[in-house]
Amino acid sequence: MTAGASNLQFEWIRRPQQVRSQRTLDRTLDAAVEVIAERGLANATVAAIVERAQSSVGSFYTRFRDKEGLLRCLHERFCNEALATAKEALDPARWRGAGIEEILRELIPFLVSIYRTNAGLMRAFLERALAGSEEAQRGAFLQRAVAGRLALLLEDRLDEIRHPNPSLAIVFGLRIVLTTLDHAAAFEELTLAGPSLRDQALVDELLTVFLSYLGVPERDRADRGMDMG
Amino acid sequence: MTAGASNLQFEWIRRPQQVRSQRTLDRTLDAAVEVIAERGLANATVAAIVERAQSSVGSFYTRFRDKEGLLRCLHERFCNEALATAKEALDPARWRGAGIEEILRELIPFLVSIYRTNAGLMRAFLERALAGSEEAQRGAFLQRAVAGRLALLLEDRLDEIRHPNPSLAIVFGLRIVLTTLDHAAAFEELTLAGPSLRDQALVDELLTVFLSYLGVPERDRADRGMDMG
DNA sequence: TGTACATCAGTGAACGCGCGTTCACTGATGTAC
DNA sequence: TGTACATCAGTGAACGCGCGTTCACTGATGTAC
Repeated sequence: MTAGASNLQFEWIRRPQQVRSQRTLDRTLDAAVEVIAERGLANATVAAIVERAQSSVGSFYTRFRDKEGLLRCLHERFCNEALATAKEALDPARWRGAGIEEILRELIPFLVSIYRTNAGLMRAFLERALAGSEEAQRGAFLQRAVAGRLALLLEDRLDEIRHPNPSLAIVFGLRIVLTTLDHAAAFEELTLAGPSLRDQALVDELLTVFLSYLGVPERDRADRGMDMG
Repeated sequence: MTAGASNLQFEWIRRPQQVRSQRTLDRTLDAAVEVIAERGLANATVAAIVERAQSSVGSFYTRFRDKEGLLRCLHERFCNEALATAKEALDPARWRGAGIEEILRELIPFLVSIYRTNAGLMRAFLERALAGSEEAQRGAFLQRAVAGRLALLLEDRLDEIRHPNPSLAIVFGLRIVLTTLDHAAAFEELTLAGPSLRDQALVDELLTVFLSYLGVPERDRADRGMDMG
C-alpha cells in the first residue's frame, strides 16, 4: 500500500537465479508484447508466446504461476515506467516560468506518442481491465498519480484557469485525454512509423479541448511552434 | 448498405413461426442482457443464459447460428433503437429557436442516462468491439450517424461557434463525450436506481467541455434550469 | 585441475477442464378431410 | 367434432475442440574438496 519503491515488478514470479534464465524471461516478455500486438490478447496463447521466445511451455511455468502472472507482470512493468516518467516529466523544477499552455503543448504530444508506440499493449490492458482483472485498479492508481502531479504543477498557475473548480477540471480534463487515447489506440490502426497527420490533428484538438475546458486564455493559434523555448 | 429501413434486427437468425417460439426468443434476449450485466460477458455462457430464460441449449441453436449470432442480435437491436431515437431527438424541427447550449443541456443528460441504464450492455459491446468483432464497425457507423445529425443541427448555429473548424469540433466533441461515457459505464459502478450526484457532476463537466471546446459563449452558470422552455 | 554431487533451467507430450455445439428424441401446434 | 399427419419447437446428454497446466524427464551450471 505504501507506494514507496518505484521498482515493484516481478514480485509475484520466481526471480531467475542464473543469467541464462534471466535472458529467457526477457525474451518471453518481449515475445508476449509482440504476439499480443500482432494477434490480439485472445489469440496470444502460451504456446504462441513461448514459441516466439524460442522457449518452452514448461519453462514458462517455472517463472510464472500462471498466464495471468505474465500479464500482470507486463502491466506492472509498464505502470512503473509510466510513473517514473511522469515524476520526471512533471517535475515543477523543470517547468519554472512556463505557462499552462506551454506545459500541455509538451504533455499531450508526448502522451499521444506513448499510446501510439504501445498501441497493442494499451489495447490489451484495456481488454483485461474490462474483463475485471486487477489491472483496472492499478490503471486507476496510475492515472490518479499522474493527475496528482499534473495538479501540483497547474495549481501553481491558478491565475490562468477560469474554470470555477480548477482541481476538478485538471483531473477530469486529463481523464478525458487519456480515455480518448485509450479508445484511439484500441480502435484506430495507429502506424508504428513516425507521427501521422491524423496524430497531429488529434494532438491539436485534445490540446484545444483541455485548454478551453480549463478556461486558459487562448493565444493566437498562428504562434504555434514559435515559442521562446 | 442503403440504410433505409430502421428495423433490421434478426436478419441473421431464423425467424420464429409460432407465438410460442417468439416468446422464447424474447425471454432469451432479455435473459442474455441480464446475465451479461450481472456476470460479465466472459461468464455469460450459453448454458447460463438459457437457464435464466427457462429455455434449453437445443432451443437456443434453433434460433441462432451460434453464440455470436445472439450477441450480434443484441447489438443490432440496440443500434437500431439508438438510431431511431437520435433521428427523433435531433430533428431540427424540434429545436427551432433553441441555442446550442440549450440543445446540449438536453442531449448530454440523456446520453448519460442511456449509458447508465444500459451499463452492462455497453460494457459488453465495448469488450466485443475490442476483441475485433464486427460490432466495432457497426458502433462506428452509429456514432457517425448520430454525429451527422448533430452536425446538421449545430451547423445552423455557426454564429455561436468560435472554434475555427466547427464541423470537426462537433464530431470530435461528440466523440469525446461518448468515449468518456463508454469508459464510465465500463469502469464505474453506475447504480441502476435514479440519477446519482456523480452523474450530475459528470453531466456538468461534459457540458462544460463540449461548450467551451466549441467556443460557445458562456451564459451565467446560475441561470441553469431557469430557461424560457 | 578434476571429479562428484546438488540445484537450477528447460523440454514437450499428455492431461483435463470449460464451454460451445450437435443430435437423436419427445412434445406441441397447426391443417386436411 | 374427431382423427391422422406434417411441421414446428423444445430437450438435455454427449461430444469435441482449444488451450492452460502438469509432470516425468534431460541437460546445464555451479560448488565442494
